[in-house]
Amino acid sequence: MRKKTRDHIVMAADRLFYERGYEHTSFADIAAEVAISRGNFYHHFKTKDEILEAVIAVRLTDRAIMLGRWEAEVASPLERVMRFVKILIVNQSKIKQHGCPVGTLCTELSKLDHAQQDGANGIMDLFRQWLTRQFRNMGRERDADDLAMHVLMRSQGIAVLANTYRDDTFVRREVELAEAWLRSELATSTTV
Amino acid sequence: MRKKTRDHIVMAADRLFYERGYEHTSFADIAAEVAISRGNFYHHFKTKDEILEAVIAVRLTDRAIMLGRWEAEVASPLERVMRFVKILIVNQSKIKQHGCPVGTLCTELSKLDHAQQDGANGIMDLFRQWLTRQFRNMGRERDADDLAMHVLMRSQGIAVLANTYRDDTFVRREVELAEAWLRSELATSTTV
DNA sequence: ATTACATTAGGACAAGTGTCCCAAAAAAGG
DNA sequence: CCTTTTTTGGGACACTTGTCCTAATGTAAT
Repeated sequence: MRKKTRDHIVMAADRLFYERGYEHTSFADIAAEVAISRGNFYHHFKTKDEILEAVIAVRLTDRAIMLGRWEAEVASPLERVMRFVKILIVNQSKIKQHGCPVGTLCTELSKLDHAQQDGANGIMDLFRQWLTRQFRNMGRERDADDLAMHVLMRSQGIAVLANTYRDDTFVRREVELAEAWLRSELATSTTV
Repeated sequence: MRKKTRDHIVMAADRLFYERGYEHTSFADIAAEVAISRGNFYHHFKTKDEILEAVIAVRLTDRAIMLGRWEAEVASPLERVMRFVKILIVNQSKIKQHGCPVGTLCTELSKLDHAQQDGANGIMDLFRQWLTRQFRNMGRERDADDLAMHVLMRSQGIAVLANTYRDDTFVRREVELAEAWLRSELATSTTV
């Protein structure tokens, strides 16, 4: 049980921050979830900011691992970006309920003017840079970052409306539109 | 001063809910902003939910008036939708700081599982229905709602990333892309 | 076994929350 | 003018918040 309790806390906080939002989650909520006392809690994390910091670090690592795995498993950069867009389908039910874990956290911390804003934005940036790399591999050195931002923009927009309307058909349709856009973009790049 | 105090409260709450978020804004914050006592406050609004309800009502009315004005001022449905997309440019600095007033409220209330979720979603729906009407006027009866949702999705996605990265160039570029997409969509509809 | 350290429980703390009451002041109506 | 109603200020309320302390317990190493 060396570091297990700490990990349990971070895992529970990660889930609760996503489901209820950072501010709306209290020490007591997390402690109850892990079934430990507040004193024990304090031994691992002195402030709420520290927990958020740990949660952000875990999320960053998780996503980096996922993206690394995709890079290993999927050969074509185009297919990799497609895989990214398909998260919206794979995680559809969670996103319908609570939105995008990355986007909603960035939005919330922005309103709170929280010190960990840069940390949360860093997760978004991880995706941005990964996408940029994929587009560079497709020979779009010049506008790789613009294309990456466009893909991000679409996924964030879809996530917000998926959460608002909880409409499966909409999500599927927009994912197909995004894929169609991707293909047509790449078609012009190979002809030029 | 018959209803002036009440209006002041709603106006201040409207701004603070937008800038700091609903939950992160307290009775004291609003009261201090309007420079009244909490007792006076309570006379106008018994619960925090009631203020939110009033704020949502005001926002809904404001947006409805704005959309009505656009319908009166701008003849072409295409130009009207363009006008909608251009909000992102006109309100750019606010959106960079605090995101989309509609989208961020829907997102926050979803996390709080708040009773006024439907109210906030109703503002989004006002835009959706207005956009749908414009596309119908362009002769796209069949997929008018899909196109409306696509426009909404783009503006929400742009707003989230504008808030995250605070990048003017990105916003301008994506607005132009949205306008280009609109034109190309309508070109196919007139040829069919 | 004894020392040293890590972990835990339970509670105390001040500050802030939304809610509510009540009496004074102002306004309105006759 | 006097009465009635609306509006206001000031404070009390029960509760939750994040933070912090201390004492007890477990665990590991010498």
